[in-house]
Amino acid sequence: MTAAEYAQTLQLKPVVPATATVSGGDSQRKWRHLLLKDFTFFYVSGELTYASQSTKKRMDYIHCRGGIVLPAYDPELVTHIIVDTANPDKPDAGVTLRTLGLKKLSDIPDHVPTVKWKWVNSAKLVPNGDRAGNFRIVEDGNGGHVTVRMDWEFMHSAFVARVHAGKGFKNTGGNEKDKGKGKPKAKTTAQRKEGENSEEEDNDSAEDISDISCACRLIGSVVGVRLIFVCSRNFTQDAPSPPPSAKETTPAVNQTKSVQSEREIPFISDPLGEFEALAKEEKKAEGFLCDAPNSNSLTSECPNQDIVDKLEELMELHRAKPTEEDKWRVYSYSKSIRKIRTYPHRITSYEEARNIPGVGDKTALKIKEILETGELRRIDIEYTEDLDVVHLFQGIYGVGQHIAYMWYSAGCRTLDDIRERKNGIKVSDVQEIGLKYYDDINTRMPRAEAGEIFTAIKRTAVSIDPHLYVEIMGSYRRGKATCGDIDILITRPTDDGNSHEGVLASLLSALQREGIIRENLSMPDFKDDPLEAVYRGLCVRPLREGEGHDTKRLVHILTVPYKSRGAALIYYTGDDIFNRSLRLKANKMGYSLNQRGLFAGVVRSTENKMIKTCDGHIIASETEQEIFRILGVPWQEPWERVRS
DNA sequence: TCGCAGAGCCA
DNA sequence: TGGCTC
DNA sequence: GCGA
Ligand SMILES: O=c1ccn([C@H]2C[C@H](O)[C@@H](COP(=O)(O)OP(=O)(O)OP(=O)(O)O)O2)c(=O)[nH]1
Ligand SMILES: [Mg+2]
Repeated sequence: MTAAEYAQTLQLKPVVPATATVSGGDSQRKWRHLLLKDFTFFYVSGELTYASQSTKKRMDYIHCRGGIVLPAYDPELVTHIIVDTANPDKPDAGVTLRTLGLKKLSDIPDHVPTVKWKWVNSAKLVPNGDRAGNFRIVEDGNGGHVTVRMDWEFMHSAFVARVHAGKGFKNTGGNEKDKGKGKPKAKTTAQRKEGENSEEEDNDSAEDISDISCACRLIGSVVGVRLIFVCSRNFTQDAPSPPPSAKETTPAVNQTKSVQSEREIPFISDPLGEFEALAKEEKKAEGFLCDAPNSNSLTSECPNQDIVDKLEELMELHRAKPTEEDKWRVYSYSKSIRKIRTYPHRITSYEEARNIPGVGDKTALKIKEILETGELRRIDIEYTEDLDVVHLFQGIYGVGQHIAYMWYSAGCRTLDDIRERKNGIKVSDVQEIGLKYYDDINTRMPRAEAGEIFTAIKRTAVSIDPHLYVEIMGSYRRGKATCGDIDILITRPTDDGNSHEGVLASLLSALQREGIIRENLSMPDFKDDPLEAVYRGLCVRPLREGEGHDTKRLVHILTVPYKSRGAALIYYTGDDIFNRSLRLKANKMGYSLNQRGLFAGVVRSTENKMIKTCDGHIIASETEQEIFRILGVPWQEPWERVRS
């Protein structure tokens, strides 16, 4: 949807005062919905067609702080124009004028400042009576008032030519008066209802219910319905090495020789200098998940199993939902659940739960409820009627939260509805395949079958180039008893002057000829680097005498430059939770880790996105060990990296 | 109040 | 760019 | 939802 459309949907949404669950002290948050009250914005994102996620996020930001975002520029109503075009440091005047439908900057009324996003950010609640700087008094709708201070507009003026606009530039006086004058005629939003500020909040039963992820309902219907059309379109040594026993329900695994074939140099030299510095970092960061393998206690009984079950159930409900909120809730629950699962004795009180790091107020309350009633009402609340269907759809490979909700709001309820393209929904090629092999794809294979398929693929690969390094990764390398797919890493030493360029393409056609590969899900793209790409497809195990079954299995092949093999091994061995933790730790230490290597000096554009301002320089990538070492993470064998 | 990992491929 | 997947 |  366009920015204008999004702004419109926001106007329909009530501004919920963030008071629920906030106990008295947190006034910044409690009065959040007043911070931008009485301001009416027009937001220039520079986006021609659809509003990007960051635009929506910023509109939400304004909205939940009580500001109004106009869907269309109206010089009569607007109090501020926010210029937030591509480069935050260099607002684009041309784009701005085009968006406003004006010819020159001076056509904007003088009392309407053009500010950068940063200005919006500067709103802060200050104690009543604090009259420093650019403050305003805002009525709280209850007969009281609060004081909000912001930077002066000119400090964040988007255009030099207009620094004078708004107040505060020349004479820094006259706050209160301005407030009156600058006020919008604000009938726009049907004036937020008065009474609603009053919920000074109380009992803890109201607690949970306030923060419910209702957003998804809104999005589900508002966005979803509209989208139907759119969519229609030293440590190495001393690592504690308990035998790879029980962990991930592993059969005897040790024979997985593999990794040793690439002899990774232990590299114990130069112990101290950098490590000491790093070790300190480590403790201050309060322990990363990647730092220690799961304790053996996992194998024993969990005294809090009932709690774990309920929280997991709730987490899974959130996992199916489409909003960012839900996503981070899942992240959070997964951490707290992991802690609770390894907690050595029965939790008996709110306080005890609360003392577990990762368990906050909300989760502790939920635990309390489970202890007292054996139930968790929040589960019934989040278990909305759409969930079963949406969950079914999400089982289709290539269908995630958003598509599932779109289809649901388009009226689809069964897989057959999808097959029939009921109500004109669009189904991509990949989803078509996902639909066709719904059951196969959702069935994990025995470890042995993964090994069998891998052996066949490796044989073919090596026959193309005997110098190839071909390894099976993922859950197989971690020793799991069943595998969701077959993950294969391919690279090749370059010391003889050759590389694996072109190998993947040959390999794929060979495997197709052999009848091992049956469907392609995504094809490698070598445009950036001929040595680095990804393939995904469906395969079956090599033909065997008189056996008719050919369950399709997901196969995932990754090729990387030989230099990146250490980083790639880490990435592709996982598990995913381990990786995220390791990468998080790298970040906290000022590094950045990806499947290509460990980098220093990476700078990401603050508050805009995934664009790297500075690429940084690589400091390790060839062996897993050197990366672990630099990050101060004790060496862990693949089967010790299980975190989920 | 903010960040929570980082990237490849498709539409 | 957004959605999905690894 | 949690922690810094
Ligand atoms: O979000 C993700 C997903 C995966 N990976 C890495 C770790 C993982 O181990 C590997 C392979 O992914 P896959 O989805 O195959 O997971 P798996 O660990 O192999 O488990 P499964 O048995 O379900 O395939 O890619 C990530 O870094 N992030
Ligand atoms: Mg796998």
